[in-house]
Amino acid sequence: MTDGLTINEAAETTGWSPRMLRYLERVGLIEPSRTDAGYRVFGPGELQRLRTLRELLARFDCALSDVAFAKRLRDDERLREEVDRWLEAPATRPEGVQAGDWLSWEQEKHQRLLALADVA
Amino acid sequence: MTDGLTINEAAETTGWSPRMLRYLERVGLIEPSRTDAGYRVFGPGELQRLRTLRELLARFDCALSDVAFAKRLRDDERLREEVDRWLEAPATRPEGVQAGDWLSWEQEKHQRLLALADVA
DNA sequence: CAAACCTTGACACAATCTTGCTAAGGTTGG
DNA sequence: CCAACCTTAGCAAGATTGTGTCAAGGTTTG
Repeated sequence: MTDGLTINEAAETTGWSPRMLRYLERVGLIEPSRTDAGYRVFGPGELQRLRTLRELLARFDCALSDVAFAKRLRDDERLREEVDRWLEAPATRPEGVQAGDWLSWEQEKHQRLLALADVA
Repeated sequence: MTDGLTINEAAETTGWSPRMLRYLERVGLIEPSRTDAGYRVFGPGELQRLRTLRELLARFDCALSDVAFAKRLRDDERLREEVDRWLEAPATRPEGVQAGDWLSWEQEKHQRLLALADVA
């Protein structure tokens, strides 16, 4: 065997079940290398990542899908921009706007969005 | 009535159901103001946000919980740091590490983590 | 070569997310 | 004052997540 651990050994030292290690790979959170025969090989890096991941999830009480989405955010710049734009929008009370300003307000917003989209 | 729309009117113009508007509030994605009697009031800002949200979810095929987590990431600096740190870790092949380096590598990493934890 | 691994795939199940609907009760406006 | 709203709370059900287990078949190794 090359250098790293097999899936069962990795499961042993990380606390994840073999099943979950395969699942984590499927959802894109890890990417263990393979032997020529297709056996997964877990190097020290992956092992550490796996332990850290457990702690991360526990400590902040978040889901795998959450971390997976964070990864998507990091990898897909377009997505990151759009989500950020949405989140930074005046989360509350644009209540200063009058009924008459309505249409213009919406249009202005539209303009701003287009401008931003243009830059990207 | 103040200025904005009631929940049913907002539902009408945004495409969300009233039920979902309440749900979106519950999961922290919107925060419509209230009348003295407790009725939700949706201003033009919220309405626009709501339309944008539909498009965002559809376009990138992501879930409400995903956007909710993005918000968490934005609001909780600690969480953002930790997730970022995890994601930027050598996602693959630390296969350059020799068997002999193993223990020291792990220990070193451990040291680094402890140091970081200390700072916080 | 046979035991002990590994692979993928499938079925299964609890927990959660998303969504609708209904009930019991306050608010508002004609 | 009554019809038409709004509120919260709850049950319900389909979809997704997280997890186990089992089957059929390749690989490694004593």
